Amino acid sequence: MKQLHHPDRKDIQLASVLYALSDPIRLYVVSEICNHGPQSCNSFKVPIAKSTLTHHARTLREAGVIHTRVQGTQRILSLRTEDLDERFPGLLDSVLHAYVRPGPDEGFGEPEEEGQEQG
Amino acid sequence: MKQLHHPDRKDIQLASVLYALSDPIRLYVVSEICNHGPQSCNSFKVPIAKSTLTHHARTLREAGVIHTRVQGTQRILSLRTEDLDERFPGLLDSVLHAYVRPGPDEGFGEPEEEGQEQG
DNA sequence: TCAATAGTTCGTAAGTAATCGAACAATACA
DNA sequence: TGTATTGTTCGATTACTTACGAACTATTGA
Repeated sequence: MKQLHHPDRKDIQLASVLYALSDPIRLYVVSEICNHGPQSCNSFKVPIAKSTLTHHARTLREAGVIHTRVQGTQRILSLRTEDLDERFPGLLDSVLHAYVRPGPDEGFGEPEEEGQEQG
Repeated sequence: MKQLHHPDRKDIQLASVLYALSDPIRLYVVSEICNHGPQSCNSFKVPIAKSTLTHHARTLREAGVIHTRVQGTQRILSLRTEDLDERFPGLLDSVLHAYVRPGPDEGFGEPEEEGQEQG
């Protein structure tokens, strides 16, 4: 079967990681894995086609942000936390802390009004 | 004269900042400002056309990463360190620590061989 | 074998980004 | 005023990204 390519730790590039994390959908996926542990692609509640999610997962994998493990018909995605922490200390943590999950009405594009700011 | 737009601190978006920092040229510019203080565009030794550098400077400015101040015929670029630290604590620091400046033979694209790794 | 599930690959379209050179604008200075 | 310096804007090109649906592959389980 198809071998999924994962870059070696030493080959993980800063610019590629930052790029992979610069998309709202991918940021959401990474945040979900961080908060709820490794999970399959179909567990993500994202408003995009399957094929598009595959594309995002590949982008994250090839940048070295996630690891993909085959389990039956599923692909289990996990964060390469150790590799990233070793290579770019503090980066993943600061990104995940900075990330604010979009609310149910907000979607994944540009953030909308935060609501009640009638101060 | 033309007013340069800088987003308010509260409007600085994580994904936009990560995107702005995901380009080797822009990463270099940010790193240079960090290491040597605010400076004009023409002080950066980058192998690209003026107009391209203008484009990168605008990308960084509109994402909220840098501030552009007009001084004579020059544009002085500075890092919005306080705004970024307040909005995304630790992010800029971890990126700048992770960044490795390309050597004189390496250029700004994909990193080349690191040389003597005959261990 | 058949059907369901989970993802991938392919072809395509629309949008965005990086790049350049030429022309332009603004300032500094002789 | 004229020239040099510094940077922007414009128009074009090339390449990449995101997105979709359709067709496909692989596994599970009846």
